[in-house]
Amino acid sequence: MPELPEVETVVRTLQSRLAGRTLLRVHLSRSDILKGTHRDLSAVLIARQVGSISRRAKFILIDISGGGTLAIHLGMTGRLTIEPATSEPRPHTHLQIDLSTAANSAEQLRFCDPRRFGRLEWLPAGHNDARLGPEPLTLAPRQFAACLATTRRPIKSALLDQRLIAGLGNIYVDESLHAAGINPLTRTCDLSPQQLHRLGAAIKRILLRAIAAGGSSIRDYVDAAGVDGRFQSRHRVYARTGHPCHRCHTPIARITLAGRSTHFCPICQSSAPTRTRSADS
DNA sequence: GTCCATGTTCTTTA
DNA sequence: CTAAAGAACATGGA
Repeated sequence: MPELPEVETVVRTLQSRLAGRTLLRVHLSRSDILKGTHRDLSAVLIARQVGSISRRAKFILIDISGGGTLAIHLGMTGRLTIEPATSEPRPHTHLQIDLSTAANSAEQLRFCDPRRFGRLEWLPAGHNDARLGPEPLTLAPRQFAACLATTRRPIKSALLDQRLIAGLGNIYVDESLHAAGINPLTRTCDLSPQQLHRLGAAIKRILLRAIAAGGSSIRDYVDAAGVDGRFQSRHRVYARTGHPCHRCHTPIARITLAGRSTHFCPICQSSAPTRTRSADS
């Protein structure tokens, strides 16, 4: 579910509902979703106050008073929501945190994740993940080209690599490549400066539009208030195999690339991928 | 029963 | 060293 626009939407909808509140009780029913060396969430969270909430790549970062950050990755099916404490938690709710009452009724911060690809981690103050590449939304065009310049991999594969650029996933890579008219199989190092410029601009444009629409809800994704995104109806290639391209009406094709289903228009994105796998062996 | 799924990480292979 | 391919993780829906 969660790529950069979905995570950003969760962060924004969490801000007004969670910031400033005190954490009263922590119930982690599955400790195997807890990553890292710090094994006792209660010890660092209880009676602490929530500071600011932010995003880095696909991680939700919840700052806690007194230092330290709770980092949450939603994996494929994770939901991080604020719900009435009296409501029945949905199945596969692994974390419940009681919040100080905000005028109305008692509420909980809940993390639910059926597939359990999501992770929680306690990060002591000052921690940052050096493996993550730069944020696509705050990247000058020249820097965008620079962080991809070194690789010969297909552009789709490079854009999915969080070490090169952080926050894109399968939906927004496919959508961005279509918007830029670039074939996903094209070797990154074969892209012209013009193509790279177009791609960088397309990525920003699409991410911003998706954020404005509250992200894409394919199956599980909801914001912190439980509300679906609306960007899925504006996808031009993702999950539109066989449907007409919005620009040229050619049926959208689907291949497997980098282990992921990859959707593109064979006409609008026909930039010949000069990949001769067997020619050099 | 089959295939597929918004993600990451590890192993194997070249 | 790069990198591609596959598997693994786990659950549910079509």
